[in-house]
Amino acid sequence: MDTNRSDYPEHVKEFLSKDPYNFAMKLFCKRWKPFLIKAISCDEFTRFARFTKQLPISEKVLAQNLRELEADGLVMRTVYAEVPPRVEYRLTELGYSICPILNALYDWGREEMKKRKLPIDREGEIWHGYQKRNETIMQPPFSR
Amino acid sequence: MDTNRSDYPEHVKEFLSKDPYNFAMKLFCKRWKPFLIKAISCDEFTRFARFTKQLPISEKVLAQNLRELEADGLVMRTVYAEVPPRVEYRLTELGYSICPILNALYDWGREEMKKRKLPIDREGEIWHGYQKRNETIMQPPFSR
DNA sequence: CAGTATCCTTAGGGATACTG
DNA sequence: CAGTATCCCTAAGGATACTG
Repeated sequence: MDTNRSDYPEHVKEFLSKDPYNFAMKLFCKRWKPFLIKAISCDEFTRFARFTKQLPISEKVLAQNLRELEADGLVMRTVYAEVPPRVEYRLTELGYSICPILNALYDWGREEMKKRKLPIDREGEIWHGYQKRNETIMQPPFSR
Repeated sequence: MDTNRSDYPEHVKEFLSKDPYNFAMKLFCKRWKPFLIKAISCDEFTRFARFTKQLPISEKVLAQNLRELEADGLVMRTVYAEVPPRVEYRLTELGYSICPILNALYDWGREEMKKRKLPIDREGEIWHGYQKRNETIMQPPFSR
């Protein structure tokens, strides 16, 4: 979602800044964020490289999104002083609090896609409990 | 939300096209769409000019958003052959079906904004039943 | 492994003027 | 009233290369 623009006139900025819809959408209604949050919640914690194997996301955009989620208080980042480096991402309490909304979003979207006979990603259905999870990492791995 | 890009590589397009999150977000997680949907649901039906008095939105962007909502099956447009022209916008059944999600989004955002002591728009609170509604059109009118 | 740094493209959206 | 038609600008995000 297009959540931030600086080229609005003042009264629009003020209006939007006081609006809970845009506050909420800014925090988690963005292309990859539902995936990132869901991925963490499914595994309890996860690591940078693991995201890139689960999603066709570039490292730059992944890093950006994780920074934003962290700055907004949805995600915690734990750095271990090891070589090679290890960083774990977990959800905060606030992060967990949006999972019900994300699930509602997913369920609504899935229902409507089924009515329209659109193809639905099977891996996503596994994450959301509509299909049984197997033991491998979610396929397909988007290695590059 | 940034919902549509054509410059993705094929495998990303395919991935996103099968995803219920992005399907749902594309339909209603965009800057003004929650307002538009909520505004219609509060008044049962509404008209073009009324939106522009309730929101600081330009006519071009309003028209665009209404066309999208219509094309996506959330909004119905009824044209009366009168002079001056009269057009009424109503929610479809599908449009009404997302109101609970929008309300959850609003409530979550409002709660978190209150925790962070951020100012919250009073008119929005009226629309959402957190404040009593008065008889005038929602203030302030963003006349231009 | 877990990221930056650079360069580049494009679509969203603002402002304004005009019309049936 | 209910919209188009233009013009313009900016920030999100892709691709690629590089680093502690």
